[in-house]
Amino acid sequence: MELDIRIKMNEKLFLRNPEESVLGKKIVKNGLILINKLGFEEFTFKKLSIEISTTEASIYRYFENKHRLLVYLINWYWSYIEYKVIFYTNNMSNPEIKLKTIIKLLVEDPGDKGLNSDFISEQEAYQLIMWEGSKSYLTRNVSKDNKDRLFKPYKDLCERISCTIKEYNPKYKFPHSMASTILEMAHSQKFFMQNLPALTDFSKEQDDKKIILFLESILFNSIHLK
Amino acid sequence: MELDIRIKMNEKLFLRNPEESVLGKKIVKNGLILINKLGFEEFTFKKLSIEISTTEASIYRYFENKHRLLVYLINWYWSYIEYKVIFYTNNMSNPEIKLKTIIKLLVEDPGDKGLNSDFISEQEAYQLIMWEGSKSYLTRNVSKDNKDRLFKPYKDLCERISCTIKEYNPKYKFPHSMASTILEMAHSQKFFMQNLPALTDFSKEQDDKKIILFLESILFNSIHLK
DNA sequence: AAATATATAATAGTAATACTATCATTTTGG
DNA sequence: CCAAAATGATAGTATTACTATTATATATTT
Repeated sequence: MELDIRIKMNEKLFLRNPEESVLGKKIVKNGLILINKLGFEEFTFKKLSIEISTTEASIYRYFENKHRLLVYLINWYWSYIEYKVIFYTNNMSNPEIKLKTIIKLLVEDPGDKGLNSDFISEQEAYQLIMWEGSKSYLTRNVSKDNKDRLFKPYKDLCERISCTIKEYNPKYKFPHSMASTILEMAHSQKFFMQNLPALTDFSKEQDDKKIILFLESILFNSIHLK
Repeated sequence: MELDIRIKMNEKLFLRNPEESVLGKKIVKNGLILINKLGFEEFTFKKLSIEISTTEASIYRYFENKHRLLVYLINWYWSYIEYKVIFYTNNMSNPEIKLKTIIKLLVEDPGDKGLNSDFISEQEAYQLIMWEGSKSYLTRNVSKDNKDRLFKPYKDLCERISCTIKEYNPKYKFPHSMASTILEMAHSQKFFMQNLPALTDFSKEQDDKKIILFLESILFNSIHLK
């Protein structure tokens, strides 16, 4: 069985829904790939239009600017991760196991086995979060964008993790900050490992297991009952 | 007594040393202020040149591009923080107190009391780190820039914290990752508190004390002997 | 004080970016 | 098959991110 999971995206993110046309899907799919290839600063709609044999103007009919496209892609990823979290922790009653499952889902590179439909590639999205994730909110428009609910998927995921932490220990004082710390560190420790290894204790080869141990130790040592 | 602390900056950061001329100092000082005002993406050398009544071409004689100026400012800040850490933890023998002092230095907004010479304002630099800090390394040039030692001040500070953690508990397995987590979270939890409070457990008013407690709990619960 | 070196200002110019606008041509949905 | 909608082709603008040239002001040496 092949199931196409469909994520409802915030309408403020686009001018025309890219999921509803071939061109729209091409913009999103190849936009993701090209941002990863060039880096967000070097990425332009002009370059993307050449890549997919369309015109700049056509892309502008879908997205106001490249930052909106970035936020679109990042929101897709976080929504997708939340979906995975729900799927994999479904039926789990033990919050410790739930939390360990979540950490694994955050850290592990989906690689080839990840969702790789004709739309967004999970593996590319994972790279995007690592390299460009924080650029979605590190702008002077954060507050306005936040009011437009552009960060809802990230906040929802944070809330879900936070609730699981509360399940584990209802007395723990900082469940949201702990959740956002785990979320942020899952990707930045990996980025550091690959690019600035002096900031970590992990070797440059894929050392995902150690990152998982590190995050687990931070989490469980902090939220342990006392 | 007024002492002018002088930080030796990496020569690869500039074309002409900005500390050695009136114009150079103006570029750095007002560049910092203008980046904070506009955000790094909206900031241009043209706008800065108007602000300080000089020409774009003159600024380009000091810095190759605006990213180099950003890294210059960020490096100044981290070097300055390391200086403060050395200064304040000097003579301390207890690593627990040392680590608590470091966390305080990282989290607390220097405000008006901070160094505010005719060169770089500590308070402005603090804001810069919060908003633009990660943009120094989130580029496709990380590895090259790292080879040019452009991230040395940050790595040095991380190493120093890491060593103090080792002093506290020589058996702890992740001192560098713990140090970089504390460093990163000191600023991003604050950013979240001020801009995306749903990601934290802190209220929008200045709640520095709680951030400090949170970071201390993460740190000490993890590195506690066992 | 004159000669020289150096820094800055003034100005110009280029290719690329980040858009907006217009109109012709396809594609599609009823 | 017709009308509406989407796309393509083309053009245009202000701004960005630079580089280059020459003139002027400032500092240094002799």
